[in-house]
Amino acid sequence: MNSSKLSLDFYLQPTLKVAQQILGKYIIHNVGRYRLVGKIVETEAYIGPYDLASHASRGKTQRNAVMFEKGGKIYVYLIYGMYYCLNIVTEAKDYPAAALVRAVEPIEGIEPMWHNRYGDLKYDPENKKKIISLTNGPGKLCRAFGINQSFNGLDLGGERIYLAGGARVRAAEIAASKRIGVDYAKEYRNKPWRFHLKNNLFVSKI
DNA sequence: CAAGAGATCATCT
DNA sequence: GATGATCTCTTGA
Repeated sequence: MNSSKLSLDFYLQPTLKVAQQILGKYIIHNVGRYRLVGKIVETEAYIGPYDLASHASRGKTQRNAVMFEKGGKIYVYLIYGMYYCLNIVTEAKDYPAAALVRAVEPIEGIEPMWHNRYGDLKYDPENKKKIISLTNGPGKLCRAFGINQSFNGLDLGGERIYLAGGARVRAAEIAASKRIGVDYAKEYRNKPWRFHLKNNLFVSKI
């Protein structure tokens, strides 16, 4: 795989573009003596101060402050008291926007991911159902990658966690659809701001 | 397979 | 005091 780190300028582009172009890219988390790598296969865009689905729609708060930073950081928050969600902050400083990473395909470090998700359950690479369930959802992938609140605000230009990859995915390989779980967002709930790789087994929902 | 309920708590009002 | 960018388990067809 091409493991050159993405330039920080990449994240300053419009969120819809970033959300689509990080599909197929690799997210790399260096932890101890090994690294966890996943290919991003599903994302959602949360864009600006008026997007009613976005945490930023009611202004800057302690929780969402990172969304207002210059693109190229990660925004991590706790949802439903139990799960973390990972976002890639986009666009210019003071314009709150981010791409939620909803699903990845495990590439490297699958066994540690298994233990992060399933505890002491014996690793079974033949159990396709459980392998797919490792990272086919925003809360699941954070658990598999060991991502928690302490990652909030980390810079993707650093060595601990970053995105890498080469070839751009062709538009014909990308499907757009409504975002998941934002029925409260009035006229914004039907925006086609969710993107996923067609025919990928690790997408959370078809 | 689909639908529904419960878990669980930091954050915001 | 209410809620949520989710997940797992159970029930029932």
